[in-house]
Amino acid sequence: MNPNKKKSNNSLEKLATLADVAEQAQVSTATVSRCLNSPERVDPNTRERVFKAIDALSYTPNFGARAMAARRTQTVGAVIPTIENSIFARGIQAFQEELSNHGFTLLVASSSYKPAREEEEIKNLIARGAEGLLLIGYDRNPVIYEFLRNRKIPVLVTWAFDPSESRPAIGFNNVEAMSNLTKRIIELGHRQIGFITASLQNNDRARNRFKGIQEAMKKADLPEKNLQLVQTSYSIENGSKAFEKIMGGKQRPTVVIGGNDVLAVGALRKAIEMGFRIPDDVSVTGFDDIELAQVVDPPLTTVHVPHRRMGTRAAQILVALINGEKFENSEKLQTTIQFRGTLGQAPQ
Amino acid sequence: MNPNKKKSNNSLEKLATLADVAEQAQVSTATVSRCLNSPERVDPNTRERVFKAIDALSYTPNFGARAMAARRTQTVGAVIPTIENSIFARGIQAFQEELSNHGFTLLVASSSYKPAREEEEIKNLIARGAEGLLLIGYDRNPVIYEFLRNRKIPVLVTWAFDPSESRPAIGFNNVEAMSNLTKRIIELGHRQIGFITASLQNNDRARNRFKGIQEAMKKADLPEKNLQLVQTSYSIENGSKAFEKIMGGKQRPTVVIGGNDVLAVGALRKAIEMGFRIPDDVSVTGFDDIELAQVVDPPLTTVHVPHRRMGTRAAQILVALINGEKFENSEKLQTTIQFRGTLGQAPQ
DNA sequence: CTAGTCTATGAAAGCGCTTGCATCAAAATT
DNA sequence: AATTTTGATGCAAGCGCTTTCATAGACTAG
Repeated sequence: MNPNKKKSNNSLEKLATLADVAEQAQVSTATVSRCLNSPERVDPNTRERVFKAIDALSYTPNFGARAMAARRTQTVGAVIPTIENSIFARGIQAFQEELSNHGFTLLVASSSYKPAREEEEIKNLIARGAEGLLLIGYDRNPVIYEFLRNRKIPVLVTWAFDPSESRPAIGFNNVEAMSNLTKRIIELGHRQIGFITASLQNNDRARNRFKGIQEAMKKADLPEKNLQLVQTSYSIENGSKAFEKIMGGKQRPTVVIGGNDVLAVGALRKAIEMGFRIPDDVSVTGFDDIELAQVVDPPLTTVHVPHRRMGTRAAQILVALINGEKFENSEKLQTTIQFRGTLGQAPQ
Repeated sequence: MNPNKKKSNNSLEKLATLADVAEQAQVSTATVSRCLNSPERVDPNTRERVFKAIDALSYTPNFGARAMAARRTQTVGAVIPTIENSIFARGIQAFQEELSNHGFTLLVASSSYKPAREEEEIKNLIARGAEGLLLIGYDRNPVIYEFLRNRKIPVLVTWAFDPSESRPAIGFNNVEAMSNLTKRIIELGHRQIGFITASLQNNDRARNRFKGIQEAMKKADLPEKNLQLVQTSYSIENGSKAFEKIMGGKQRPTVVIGGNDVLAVGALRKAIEMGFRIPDDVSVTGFDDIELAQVVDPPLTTVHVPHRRMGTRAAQILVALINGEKFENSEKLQTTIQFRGTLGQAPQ
């Protein structure tokens, strides 16, 4: 009567399930399941029949059902601040490769540097069965850590290593890295320093880099007022604006330190645009050593971070954590200064 | 007797479930479920009690169980060729934002430009409940398309638009885009052209860009032998090597076209390193117009692709497809040539 | 030849949720 | 006051899988 009622009668209504495969292959669902999960435990002939049926039906196991029944997902999650620029890309890529070596799948989400988004994404990953989490930096609402602890989800902090924090982490010491760089900068005669950074709030990495600069300046007896700070969000464009702002002030710095390469490259572009000779008139440095740094002209002097090693080790540690192994200590990686063309003697 | 047998007695053994919440709040699981999915259908007092319990227990719904019971996941998947360089980042970001406006979550995977990996990731995404898929380019094993069709998963192709293909797509016409660029190049007097591209195999976008060059050359009566081709994989480094190789030949081109910005930037760097003046001695062009293009010196002339618009529309179309709306036609976006500093008159 | 081992398989319970249907009390309608 | 409607809730059946336990047949050993 009502032809609208029957929907898409043109073909099979539902997706193939384990049971369908079982029926087609004339075995029980248990056997099909075994074929998929421990093939060696089933007779070769049966096995072949089953796989034929699987093919014939375009069957794919339903992850949710499997996770529920097996109480294992072999999945880990990572939430990174941004996907748009490639700060985290290399590290995450390595992380994922190593994870895959251990039979784990990676789910990655991004927070756009917003704590609330991060919290949401963390919950989402957990809901999706992540058995462990990789998070960038230490800073976040203690409630989340508590939540994760309650749910017994191992968490590994990365991209930072802070000796004063106790939770598992693999990364580098941001204070130290930046302090080292600043020390070299000061040795080159610079006395007025500009620092362009992401917002210091909710971002221990940015804060610690700032602290590194301060410490080095203090050690060299430079007064705090010689350091000018501009906070902005990560983008080349913003780096440029920040540079303009800093150079517009009365106390022009002779070196501008970028909180990361993206900001630094923005600053560098603007500097050139404004007619500064680099590094003769003004020096610029970055942090991270992403591909971008090598491609600008002059190439950017920056703090090199061992992205891939960090990602790989992170995967190993997280897998160990998931398998119940203890790992109370953190692991510190060394950064180095990558001297290229943008850092020079302070103009005089 | 055997203290090893009891495992981690230090705390609650299992994660909180809906049932635990129900018990704690003195209601049925049905009510808790309603609180989560249609709060307006439950009494405010009850609701409050339930949410209190949820908090107290650090409860998060189990995605798998929910998906299974509700037969809906509100998830779509995308598999992109690479995450390491940011070719796809902006588009995917926009895709994800728009998806989120429609209440969908995005799962992204990467294939490293390997067909087998892509197939794997597609199945993985399906297993995880993706209700629709965004794929880059048309080229893939027909078996996969068939598989997807059997499972009734809507697929949207993007980053390409080919009038001769019938499946839903949103993108730009790679042949046309590259042909337009080449036409301009030829108008500038160039007669010897080099083309650095990703492998043409399994990559319709690369192939079509190649075709675009060929067509434009034909139209201008340039013989095929005036076009030199180097295939390599995407990286700045490889772009540099390819440039060196091309310039090492006897028939030096006066312009080198990069199949994308990454390759082009590599070529550009090497060109400068080899002492060529750009664009006086040799011109270089890219494709995609990613951030990188603006940052090199001289800034790269490239084909601008409307990444964000493409991502946003892709999300809208895919959601429509999932909701059963018909969308047989593809949607073509316009590319433009972004003239910057690396394309000039052919040297004479 | 019988008891004991294996090996391959099946039956069925249960994983954590949603939802149709039933229930019941309170509000609205007559 | 009797009846109907409405709103809030509970019951219980699955959703698609894995896994324990049981079973039956085929071998091995004594």
